Amino acid sequence: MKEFIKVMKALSDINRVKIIKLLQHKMMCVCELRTALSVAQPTVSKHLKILENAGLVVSKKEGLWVNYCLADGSASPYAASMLGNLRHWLDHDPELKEIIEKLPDIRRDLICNV
Amino acid sequence: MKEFIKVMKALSDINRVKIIKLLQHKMMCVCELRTALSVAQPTVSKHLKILENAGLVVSKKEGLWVNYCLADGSASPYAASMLGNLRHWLDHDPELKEIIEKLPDIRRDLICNV
DNA sequence: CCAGTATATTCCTGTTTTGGAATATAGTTC
DNA sequence: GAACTATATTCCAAAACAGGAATATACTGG
Repeated sequence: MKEFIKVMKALSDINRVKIIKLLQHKMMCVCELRTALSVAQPTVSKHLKILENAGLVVSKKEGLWVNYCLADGSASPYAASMLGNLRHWLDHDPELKEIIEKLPDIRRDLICNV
Repeated sequence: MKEFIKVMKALSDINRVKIIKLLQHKMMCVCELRTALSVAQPTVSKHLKILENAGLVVSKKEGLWVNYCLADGSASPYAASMLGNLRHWLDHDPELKEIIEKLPDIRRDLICNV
């Protein structure tokens, strides 16, 4: 029950849903997500923690960056099911469409001071 | 998006999930639910309103009582999908099992001052 | 080791959520 | 209409949540 509610809570916030929909397109680091969502960096980090804790995303540390991508669902059947649904759900949402359209311009080498 | 989040939020509370699982067994009125969940009557009414607003349950006024049952899902595809999933999800949850077992004893004619 | 960068954590604030007591509303019965 | 009952709404307090500023941590390159 707790596990189920954790997934529902994780998907109850608009920024966290946006993160899921963004990660459907490509693996992203925190500062890319920060830019895409127009929020502060700690805010993104906290949302990512909640999503990871619910089994919806996984992180891979690569040098200075932490790349996040969608989980495979093995951690939670509820997360797996919701990730499956969200593959097509909300695709026509105007707010989401807008940030997805800008996605090609959000590149690590332009945002970060590499 | 708002519609999706409304469904997720509705399913983010343990008492509301319990209500859904109870209604899978039979149509129930507010005081039956109140007894099953061991919470105050206004609490149940408010949870039911949230569930109804999300398209997860529907109410039918019958005399003095208001009977609640699961929605058919026509109001929201997200609600429809979640109701489908919840038909088998959480069936083995111990906390839920316990209240479902007591369900046969929760009868309107025993609770209400008919 | 030092300076610099990406991310995580802490702390604080404003907002939302939850639960119950009190109250209002609606229907039934006499 | 009066008394009674089931449900909804209002109001309030405690808890949970979301966001950002400040800070800590981890890694990189000199």
